[in-house]
Amino acid sequence: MVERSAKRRDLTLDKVVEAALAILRTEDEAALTMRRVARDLGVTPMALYHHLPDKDALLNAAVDQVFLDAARAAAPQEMDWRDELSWFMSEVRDPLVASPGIGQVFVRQPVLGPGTALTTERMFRLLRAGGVTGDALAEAVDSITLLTIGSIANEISRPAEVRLQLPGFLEAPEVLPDHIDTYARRDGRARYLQALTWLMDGIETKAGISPNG
Amino acid sequence: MVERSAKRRDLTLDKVVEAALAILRTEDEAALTMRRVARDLGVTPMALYHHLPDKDALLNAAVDQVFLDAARAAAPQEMDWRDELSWFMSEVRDPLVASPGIGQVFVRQPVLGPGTALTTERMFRLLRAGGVTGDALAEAVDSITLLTIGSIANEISRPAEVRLQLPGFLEAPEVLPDHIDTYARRDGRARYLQALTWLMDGIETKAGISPNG
DNA sequence: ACCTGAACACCGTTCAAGT
DNA sequence: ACCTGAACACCGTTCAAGT
Repeated sequence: MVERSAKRRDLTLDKVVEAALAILRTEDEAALTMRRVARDLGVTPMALYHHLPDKDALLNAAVDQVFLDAARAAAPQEMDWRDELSWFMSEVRDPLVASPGIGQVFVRQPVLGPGTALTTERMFRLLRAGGVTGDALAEAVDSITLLTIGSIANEISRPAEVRLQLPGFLEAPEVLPDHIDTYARRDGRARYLQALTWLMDGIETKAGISPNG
Repeated sequence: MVERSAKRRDLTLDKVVEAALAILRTEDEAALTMRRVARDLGVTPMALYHHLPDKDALLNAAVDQVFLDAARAAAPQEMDWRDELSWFMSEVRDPLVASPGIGQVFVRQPVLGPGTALTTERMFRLLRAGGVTGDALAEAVDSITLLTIGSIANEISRPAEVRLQLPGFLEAPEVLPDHIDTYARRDGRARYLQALTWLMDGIETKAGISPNG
């Protein structure tokens, strides 16, 4: 990570973004400071500002890159559109959960660029291929987006121990204690895919489209 | 807000939490600093640490209070369980969206206390009353929780202008441009309730419970 | 026990200066 | 044009001291 470049004209936007990603992939968002990125690149903090307007722009560029990689992934085989949607959404969600720093940024601030644009376009294409049309198409993509953001936020910030403590705060618990183990069990990816399945079942039923579009 | 208390033994945990909430209700999360809370209370920053271990604890207490208010709200009239669930989840979601500072904290860090515990318990009771049983009960509550977190995160951090810019990043857009107006339209609450309806439709269908359980 | 004051180890970013 | 160095206006929190 620590490259002693330091010569003039050696620094590029790509290098700065890569250095930021390297930090976010292994450490907390708090570890990503402009001073730290500069140090890893062997440069003064202010050198970064010649390639980027501010820290937000750096975070945006780094996280969008992760979306671009996911959005370009090719499906491993021929699939039913519902299966392909589940596969694709995992492809998007997994890297954000695997690198907490990246997920933290995504949850906190808007990410706008080729990566998020292509990801959105691909979600639209998959659902349209499934027979979702009209306003329901944009609304379905919106629903899936909300669920995905929530799943990432929840998995990153809420370890199982948090939920396990919930019953202790209740004066007259009735239902929670019996179900807290199931509720707190950490299985974020499976839970997300199940919720996605339920959501798609609801969309198919009410939008009046035939299963297997 | 600026009360010149400053006398000894005047400061209490409740006052500190109230001062924090007052800031979060009208300003960004960034506005909530320990120094600012202390200033609003007419006290030294270090005085706060005699009532709280650290800033996270203060944020947790403040946001949990918002959940407690929502969890204690009484339904305005007799309702179908599905309608009551929609009403209750709005009761939870709306204050977090209306006060960006509060929503920002909730999305970023776990909130644990009487408020979140009672909110969760009440979600369990409503779904059980609807006939959802076994593991599906905890899984359904989990799904709704994810959707709710995502809806709050999305509404707080992503204004409509962000989505409207997406097509501009595509080299060969096919579907997005035709649907971007619908996709970007700001109608967060209705979108959330629709996604919740779709989710519940899917849960009812696949969990094999009768409508109006 | 409760609060103050000074200090530590940080931040992002502006500004003026170097080459 | 590209980078450095010093400085500004902040942070959360520790530590020692007052009453």
